[in-house]
Amino acid sequence: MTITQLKYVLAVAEHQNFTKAAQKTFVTQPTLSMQIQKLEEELSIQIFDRTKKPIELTAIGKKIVNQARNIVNEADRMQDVVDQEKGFIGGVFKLGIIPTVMPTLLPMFLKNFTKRYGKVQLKIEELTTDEIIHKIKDGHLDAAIAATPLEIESIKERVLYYEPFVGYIPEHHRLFDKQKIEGKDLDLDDILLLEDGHCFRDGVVNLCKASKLQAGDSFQLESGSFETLIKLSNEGLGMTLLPFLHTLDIPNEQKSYLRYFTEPSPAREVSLLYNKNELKLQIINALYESISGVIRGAIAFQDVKIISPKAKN
Amino acid sequence: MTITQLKYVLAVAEHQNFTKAAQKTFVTQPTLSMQIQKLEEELSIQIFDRTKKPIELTAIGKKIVNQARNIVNEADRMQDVVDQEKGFIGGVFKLGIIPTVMPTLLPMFLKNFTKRYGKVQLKIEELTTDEIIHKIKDGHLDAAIAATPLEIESIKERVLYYEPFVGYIPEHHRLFDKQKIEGKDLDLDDILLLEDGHCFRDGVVNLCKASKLQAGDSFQLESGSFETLIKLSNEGLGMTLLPFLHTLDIPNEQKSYLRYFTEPSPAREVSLLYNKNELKLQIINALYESISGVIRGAIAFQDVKIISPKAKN
DNA sequence: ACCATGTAATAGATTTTATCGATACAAAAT
DNA sequence: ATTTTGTATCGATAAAATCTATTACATGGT
Repeated sequence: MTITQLKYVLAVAEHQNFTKAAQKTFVTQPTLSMQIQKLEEELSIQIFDRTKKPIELTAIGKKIVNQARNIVNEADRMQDVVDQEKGFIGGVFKLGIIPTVMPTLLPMFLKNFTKRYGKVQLKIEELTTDEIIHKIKDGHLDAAIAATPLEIESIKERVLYYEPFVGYIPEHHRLFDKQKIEGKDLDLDDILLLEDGHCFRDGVVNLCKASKLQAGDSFQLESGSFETLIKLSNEGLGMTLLPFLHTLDIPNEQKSYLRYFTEPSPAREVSLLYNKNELKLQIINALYESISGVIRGAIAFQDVKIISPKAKN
Repeated sequence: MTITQLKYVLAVAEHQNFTKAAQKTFVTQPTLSMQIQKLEEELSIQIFDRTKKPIELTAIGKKIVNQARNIVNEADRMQDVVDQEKGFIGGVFKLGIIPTVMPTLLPMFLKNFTKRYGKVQLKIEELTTDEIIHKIKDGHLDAAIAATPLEIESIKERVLYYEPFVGYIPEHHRLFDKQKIEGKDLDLDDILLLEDGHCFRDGVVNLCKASKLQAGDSFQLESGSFETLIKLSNEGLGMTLLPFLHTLDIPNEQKSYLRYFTEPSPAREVSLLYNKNELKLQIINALYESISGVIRGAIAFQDVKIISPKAKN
């Protein structure tokens, strides 16, 4: 049994296809076939059921794959040990970010971070919370930023900041004249929300549920970005809710439409997520420090009420 | 980096000597030299300081060795996964037992166990508690039986049984006429104990401390086995204490010298110890079941007061 | 039934790697 | 100084991993 063989097994298990797995591992397909056969022989078990199309893991194959992942993870960690000792922070690092955090948070810390940690090659991907969960679990992401708490077994969460929600209330709206709004003022049929998969909505939906309605399910409109939402709102289609950081760069003439919540303000918790195996922990720590450092200045400390994206489950 | 290289590193780290490590790993010394150099090159670090005699680990070398152990442990566990799936219980299993448990417990379960699990090649070694701790930590033992609680980080304890102490009181001794004895009856200067390293004594010493004396340290006599102790006791050199199982096979004419404690009787806790990495867990489980099964019949359930071998620290 | 397609297994050649035996070299012990 | 003990180096060899080319085997479509 070699580490290489185990990596091959993981690749085939992932792609359910020897040929594709071969490309990903930069070897030819016969190499994979042979090495995996050799491993199966050594262990005297069948890892893959090759009669199925596409290829499938056998019952024991699944356990083998799990253990293989453990071994490969520990092996990868060897480089971490070396890097840590050398004080070296570098290498490829894959970070996932949910869409409603990406545009505001990324510009705030990216330049600073890459300047400080030039050896780290950040690969950032915009992903939904579900995609993030899967990709952290199977090691395709080193870390991610999403609304929490998720409380997923095998994923660690480190809170970056609490981001209050702010109401965006167009003229002629029934709440326009209030200086501060409260959760119970909200009406689900009255709020423009982002499309499904954006976990921001989860927070808001729960906020509304918690404060008022039974949520009659059907919303009036769904859109892809807060910019659109604001425009729709301006057209008189209803109010909307924006995470605090998004309110920082809306045009001045529209700022008068912002209505903060009375404290404790509803807020979302945004955290850094990573696999509990803690691979590349040094980079994760560096990221955490960078982000929470830059955020400390941006979000005024205030009394907030956390809205869980998971509460609806 | 290969698993083989990591095993070589572990061997050299253990023996502090390439030549000996080579013998243990069944390769030649140049093979070790080359493979370890290759690994050092790949990681761009020095694992060993070869200027020192005997050879030493560098600072980072120690961390590398730790991680190497993690990887190799996970790799070894692959066979466990396969065995578990196949319901196969077998292979070499190294078990350590402390001297004061060995002669009584071993005969009770060994025959039964080997009959039931013929595929397991038990290698049993008589060791002191300290030796056991070290050897479990570095993987030279798969499990051990000793008096607990030890509460060692990285070692798991599963209690096998509680073994009451029984007084062996010769004629003309001041306690001879009592039907049952109590902890406070004991006097350290008056008891024959086993030599240091036998953790049984720890228990007794603590028993005495707890019940009476400040333990003026110097004992009158120290010996190597309970048999000797009994004989010395018969010669009028004082009373002694025996673990319950040892009292089962003393000659009938001497049984009249046994004095049980009033309940709750002082007792020692005897446990199965194994590394928290849980390698070969199936065999450990099998052992546990075998031993606690045979013990259930042998030790009458009674109210006991546990004497910790560690309390003196 | 036959063929096209996608995919894995096999065979043989080639390259790479691990290991060995012999020996050189260094440091400590005598 | 010489012997002992132990590691590094060298060249040869055996073992292995990988490659290219090809075959085998399904599956679905015609």
